[in-house]
Formats: sequence, structure tokens, C-alpha cells
Amino acid sequence: MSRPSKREQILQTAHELFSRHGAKRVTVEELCRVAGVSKVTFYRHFANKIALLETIRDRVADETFAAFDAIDALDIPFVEKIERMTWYKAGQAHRMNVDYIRELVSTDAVHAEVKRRFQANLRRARERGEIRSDIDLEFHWLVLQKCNELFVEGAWQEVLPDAATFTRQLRTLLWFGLLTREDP
Amino acid sequence: MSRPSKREQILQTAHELFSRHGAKRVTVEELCRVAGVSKVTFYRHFANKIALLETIRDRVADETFAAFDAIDALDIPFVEKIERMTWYKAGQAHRMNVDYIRELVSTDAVHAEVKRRFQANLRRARERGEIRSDIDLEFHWLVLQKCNELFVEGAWQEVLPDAATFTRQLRTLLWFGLLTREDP
DNA sequence: TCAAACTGAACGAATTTCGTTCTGTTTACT
DNA sequence: AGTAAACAGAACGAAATTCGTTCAGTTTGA
Repeated sequence: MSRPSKREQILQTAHELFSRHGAKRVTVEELCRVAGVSKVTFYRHFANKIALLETIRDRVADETFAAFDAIDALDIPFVEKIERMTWYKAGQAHRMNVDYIRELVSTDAVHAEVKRRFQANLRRARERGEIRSDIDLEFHWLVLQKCNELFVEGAWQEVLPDAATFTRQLRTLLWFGLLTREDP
Repeated sequence: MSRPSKREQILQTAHELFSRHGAKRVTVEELCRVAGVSKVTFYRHFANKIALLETIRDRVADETFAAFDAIDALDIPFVEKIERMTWYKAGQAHRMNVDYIRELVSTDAVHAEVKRRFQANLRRARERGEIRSDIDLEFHWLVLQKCNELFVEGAWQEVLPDAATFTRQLRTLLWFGLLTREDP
């Protein structure tokens, strides 16, 4: 057996080409050529480009949820858990641009599951009195989405030196607010 | 009159999209959409995508030759002139990737003219005894082309911190050689 | 030595892209 | 205000590209 299987070669090459050019701009033939695989082999493994994207999407989703579960299982303060979960996707989007998936394939289900898990955590924390209860969770989610856009668009780069600083600044702002005084 | 003319909008947007994705991957319709121009207007200014690329190529060529002439007119030591000319294109290729032109359009004529001017300079210098005469100019050109490939491919990035260092190192190597002793 | 997985070329079908044409609007200038 | 040139937007057939399949022959691994 060749060390990385043909299927794996396709998936890896697809990720590389898609994140560089976008899934729309890469043809199946180009993908096969770069992956060193015949078109027949491609269609033996995937029905078409959409199916390939769905496979990648599901794989990324599985990794994300596994990471979430791993964080949840850690014996660390609640605040830190939420911090890590909040920025996991943003950090991933920074390390590897995975936006090309949305280009041709729906990620609604994955997105909904991420939201569900995240909000479930917040609700549990609220019941335990660990976070304040006068902020609507749906509103909170909207704010997070917008801040994620800010991160992905990269406009912060003209203001802050690196991604880590961005994360730290926003984390502080969202958890503790701007004021130095104690909670009113 | 709109400040940047439609023609100019097209040329600018084309350069941006082409250098990001390659001329092949960008359709005329996409280009028009991003440039905020109707397809009719595009075809009023350019016969097709090839003609657009030729326009860009000629414009870049004009700029390059103007820069060469400007350097030649400077009152600076000969060695420095040659240095600047040698690395003008490499520096330009670094600041803005212009390789997409070769993708669909021949740049042979431009390339030949660059070579002709560069070698004419070296010959003049040789006649004045400013450079040694036991190195074949065609061979010298081949070496320069290969080093330029090295630069464009970016493999040097794993070895040297930045482009300026690359230029300085190679410049020193090609002008003075590796040995510390004087010329034999 | 057999079976499964692969390649490369060729192919028609589906889709995209091209370049043009039309009608109507905006713009700059008088 | 009136004119001419440049423009937008939609629609279109033609050309080119991409898709997905088929077939005949090769490579790979048990």
C-alpha cells in the first residue's frame, strides 16, 4: 500500500489548492494532476467535487467537535474552557483558511451544532451562577459572529501586532468589559 | 469625468485579481463585476482578455525600461548602476507578482530587450576595463536567470530572513566571489 | 498468479465563458 | 435644456471548458 492512500492524497491536495484558490477556481482535472492521481481514481472515491467538499466539511466538523469535547473534559476553570472554545474556530480559520467549503456546500448544520454546544455550555454556567444572566445568549452569539468576521477580514492587522494580541484583547473586553470598576 | 477612468479601473482590478489568482482563473465577467464596470465597457476598451494582458505587459515593460534609463542617467558609480539594474526586476517581482502575464501572453520580446540593454551595459563596462573579460556574457545571463528563479520560487526564505538579505548576499557573491583574497 | 486498484486516452454531455447585440440610462459639455 | 458619447443590464448564440463515464491495458500487493 502506498503510504498516503490515493484518497488521502486527494483530500490533502484538495485542501491545499482550495484554500489557495477557492474551490470554485480549481477543476477536478487540475486537482487530479497535482495530486498525482487519475480522474478515474478520483471518481472512484468521490461522486463529484461537491461530495469531496462535503467529506472535507464533515472531517473538519468532526475535528472541531472532538476538540470541543477534549476542552470540555479538561480540569481547568470554566472561564478558560469557554475562552478556548470561543476562539478555537477563529484560530483554526487563521492557521488554515477553510472558508472555501462554504463556497459550494452548506455548512449550516455544522454551524448550528457549534452554536448549540456553545450555548449549552453558557446555560450550564449561568445556572451555576458563574456568568451574569442579564445578557441574552442569542445577542451574545451575534456579537461573537461579528467579531469573528472582524478577525477573518484582517482589518485588525493595521491596529494590532499579531493574532494572539487580538484574541487576548477581545477576550478581555468580552469577559470583563471596558470599565475598571467592579460590576454595578 | 470619473477620477479613475473606466479603463484605468479595469487595468488596476485586473492586476489585483490576476496577481492573486492567475489570469487563467479570472473570468472577464468576474473582472468586470469587481471593477464595477459592465462587460460592454470592457469590450469597448479591450478586444479580449489577451489584449488586456498585452496592454499590461507593455505598460510594465515601459515602466521597466524607464527605470533602467533613469538608473543609467544617474551620477553614481558604475558598479552601483549594474547592481540596481540587476535587481530591479527581481525586486519588482517581489513587491508585486507579475508572473501571470506569461501565463497567457508571450513576454519574449520584452525579455529579449531587457537582456539586450543589460548586456550592452556590461560590454561598455568591459571596454572601459571596469569588469573582467574572461567571463562569457551569455553564461553570466544564464546564471542571473537561474538566481532569479531561486528568488521567485521562494526557497531562500527558509535560509535567509528577508528579500533584502537575499539580494545583498547574491550581489556580493556575484560581484566579488566567495574568496577573501584579491583577484588572481 | 490472481484480483483489485490504477493509468491514460477518448468521448459525449453539461456547464461555463466569451463576445455581441439590443434598449434604455447616465454623464459631460455646450 | 439639448446633444453626443459612454455607460449599464439583460439576453443571446457560439466557442471553449469542464464534467463524468467508458474502455483497454498496466501496476500493485496478497
